[in-house]
Amino acid sequence: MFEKYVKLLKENSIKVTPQRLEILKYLDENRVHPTADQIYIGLKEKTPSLSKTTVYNSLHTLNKNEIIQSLSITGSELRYDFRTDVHHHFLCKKCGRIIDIDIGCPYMDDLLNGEHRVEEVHGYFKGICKDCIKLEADENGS
Amino acid sequence: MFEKYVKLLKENSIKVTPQRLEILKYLDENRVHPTADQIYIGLKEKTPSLSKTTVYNSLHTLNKNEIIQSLSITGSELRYDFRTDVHHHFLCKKCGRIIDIDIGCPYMDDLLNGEHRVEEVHGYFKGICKDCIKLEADENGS
DNA sequence: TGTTAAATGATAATAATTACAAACTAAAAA
DNA sequence: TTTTTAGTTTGTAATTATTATCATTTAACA
Repeated sequence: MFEKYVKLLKENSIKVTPQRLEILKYLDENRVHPTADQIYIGLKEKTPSLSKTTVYNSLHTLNKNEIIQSLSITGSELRYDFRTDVHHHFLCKKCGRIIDIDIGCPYMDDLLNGEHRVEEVHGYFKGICKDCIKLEADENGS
Repeated sequence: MFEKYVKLLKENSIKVTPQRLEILKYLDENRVHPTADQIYIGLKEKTPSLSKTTVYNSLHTLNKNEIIQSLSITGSELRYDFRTDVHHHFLCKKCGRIIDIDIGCPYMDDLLNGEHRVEEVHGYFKGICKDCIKLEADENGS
């Protein structure tokens, strides 16, 4: 059940706590780039003793150890992503969803050999997602 | 003095107010991707009556009209950029500076023909900037 | 099993941003 | 030029995300 997450934590010499396992599992199973608050609410039912501070603390630790990544996209809050491989995101201005865009960064080699030391790569787009475009079309066509 | 900014506002049918002109001028002359608060503090001396709400309001309006752009990079606050052409940014984790990286997005054509409607393109990197790397080296070499 | 450093959880504090409403003003109309 | 009006500015209060603090608890190693 949690072996996968236990392994991730042990590999990084991070103490294995039930809270951290639950948070990791939640992120793994909810790939919608949730906020800290959404994670908190999502786990609160199963684990009523959970504290929001613990969620923040855990996310910090996991992020620092590159087990997860945090995304600064909306400007109002951080989103968390179980995936840490380089990929991009799309924020729909209408429905607010953040969708994975599986492209890499062709400049990586240049950047890594460049003057700054690059440790993280982030790319995001904003606009209207295909589902909302469809909804718009349906509304107008009625 | 302000002709350039008056023109920008009029082209977008936005009322020309002294506050908006000052904010635009500040952003144009301070290309460090300042926060709303930094802009407010920077202008407060010359224009003591300026309100922080006005700074926020103006930035919203300018951003919505694509005269400036807002950057979600640090996660804790929005930064503002006079440039609206597609380019990327580099956030130094040590000194906190945000540096322009003049690369575009090679996926633009694919994205524009893709399923989502792309309206904004943002790319940023995080790491240690060349100046901080130099400082590190100097410290170790002493 | 005992020890210890680290994690958790409750609460308070901070910081960025937004909401609100009264006073003001840019700019279009008369 | 004056009037009108919609939009803007301001100060204050409210909101929201996140961080700080600290007493209590616990994971993990000896």
